[in-house]
Amino acid sequence: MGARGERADALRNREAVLAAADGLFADSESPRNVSMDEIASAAGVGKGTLFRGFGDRGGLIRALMEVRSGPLRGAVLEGPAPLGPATPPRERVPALLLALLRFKLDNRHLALALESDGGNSPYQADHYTWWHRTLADALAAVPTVPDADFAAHALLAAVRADLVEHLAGREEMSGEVLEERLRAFTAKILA
Amino acid sequence: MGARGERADALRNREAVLAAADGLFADSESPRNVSMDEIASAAGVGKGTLFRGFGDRGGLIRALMEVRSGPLRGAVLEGPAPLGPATPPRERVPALLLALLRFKLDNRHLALALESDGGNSPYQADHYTWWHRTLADALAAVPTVPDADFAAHALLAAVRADLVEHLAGREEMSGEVLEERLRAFTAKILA
DNA sequence: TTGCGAAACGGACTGCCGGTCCGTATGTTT
DNA sequence: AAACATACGGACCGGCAGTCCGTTTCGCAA
Repeated sequence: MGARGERADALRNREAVLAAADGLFADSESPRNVSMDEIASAAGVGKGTLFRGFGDRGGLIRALMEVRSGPLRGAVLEGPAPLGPATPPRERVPALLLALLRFKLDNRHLALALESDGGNSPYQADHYTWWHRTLADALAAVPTVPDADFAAHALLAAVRADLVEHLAGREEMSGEVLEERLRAFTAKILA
Repeated sequence: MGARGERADALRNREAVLAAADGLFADSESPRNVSMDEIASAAGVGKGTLFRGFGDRGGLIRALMEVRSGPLRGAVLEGPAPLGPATPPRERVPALLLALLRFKLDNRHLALALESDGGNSPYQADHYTWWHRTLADALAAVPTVPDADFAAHALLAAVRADLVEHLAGREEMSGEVLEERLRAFTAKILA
C-alpha cells in the first residue's frame, strides 16, 4: 500500500504505528483515553512522525479501519455468495448486515474509535458512504422495499458501534442472540 | 424545579446558564466548539458557578435537554392520543417515533450535543433508557413484532441526532419527506 | 566507498479546554 | 445588625491534539 517512493524507515514506522494503535485501542476501555502521545511512544516513534504520516487522529483511525476492514470489503466487492455481488438481493441484504455486525463485534474498539471519533460525524466518512451505497443498491433490487436509501441508513444505524457495544458489552447479550435479533428485524423490512 | 432551599442568586444563575448554553449551541456549527468558558461568560457567570451547578459538561447538557424535552415527555406520559398511554399500540408506536423525530429536527444542536457529548455513549443516559422502555413497551403490545426490545433499539437508532442532522442538513431532505420515510419504515416493522 | 541532497525524524513547544480550589462576596436568618 | 451558611468567580492545573524546526537517516550517484 503506497510503497510509492516511500522511504524504508517511513514504511516501517507506518506499520509500527498502526500496530501500536490497534493494540492500545484493543486494550483500553474507551478509545477516548488512548492519547496520540501514548500511541507514538508505544510505537517507538516521535509524535511528529505520527502526525506527518496520518494527518490527524481521525486519519490514523481511518487508516487503521481501512486495513482491518479490507478483507470484508473484498468479499463484498468480488467474493462468492452470500456476500458477493452475484448473490440474490433478498439473501444478500441480511448477509451484508450480519457480516458488518460480526465485524463490529470482532473489532469493537476500532469501530467505536471510528464512529465516536470526536467532532465529525461518521456519516461523512468514506467507510459509511460505501456501505450505504452497497446496501442501498441491494435493497433497491427488492421490490417490497419502498425507500432503499432511507432503509439502508436505518438498517446501518441498527449496527452502529456504540449500540453494539451497549448490547454486547453492558447488557450481557451474546453475539449469536444479537445476530438472531438483527436477522429477524431485517426480515421484517424485506417482507 | 428544585427551589429546594436554593438561594435566590443560585436560581437566577441557573436560568442564565441554561439560556446562554441553549443560545450558543443553537448558533454554533457543532456543539464541540462551544466551550464551557464561553457559556460561563455569555451567562455573565464564573466558571466555578457553572460547574457547581451542573457537575460537568454532560450534566449541563442533560439538564438543558430535560427542560426542553419536558413537554414532550409529559404528552407521552399522560397526554391524549396519539402520544398518551391510552393510544392503541399500532398507532402509538409511529406516533412516538415521529414525535421524537420532530423534536430532534426542532432541537438539532441540543440533541447533537447530548448524543455526541464526548466520551460516554448516549445509551447510558436516562433520556435514552426512558425512551427505550416506553417504545419497547408499546412494541411488546403488538403481536406481530417478535423482539420488542431490539426493535425499540433499532427504531430509535433510525432517529439518532447525527443521522437526522446528516439527512436534514448535509443532504437537502425536508422534514416532511424524512417523516414520511420513517413512517413507511416503521409500518414495515409493525406489519 | 564516500559524499550529498532530500526525506523523514522526534520531542520541545503552543494553544485550548475541562475541571478544581479557595479567598471573597452575598444572601439569609434571628 | 451580626453572624453564619451558601454561592461566587477567576486564577490555576493537568492533559491533549497538533505544530515547528534543528538533527538524523536514507538512498543514490560518482
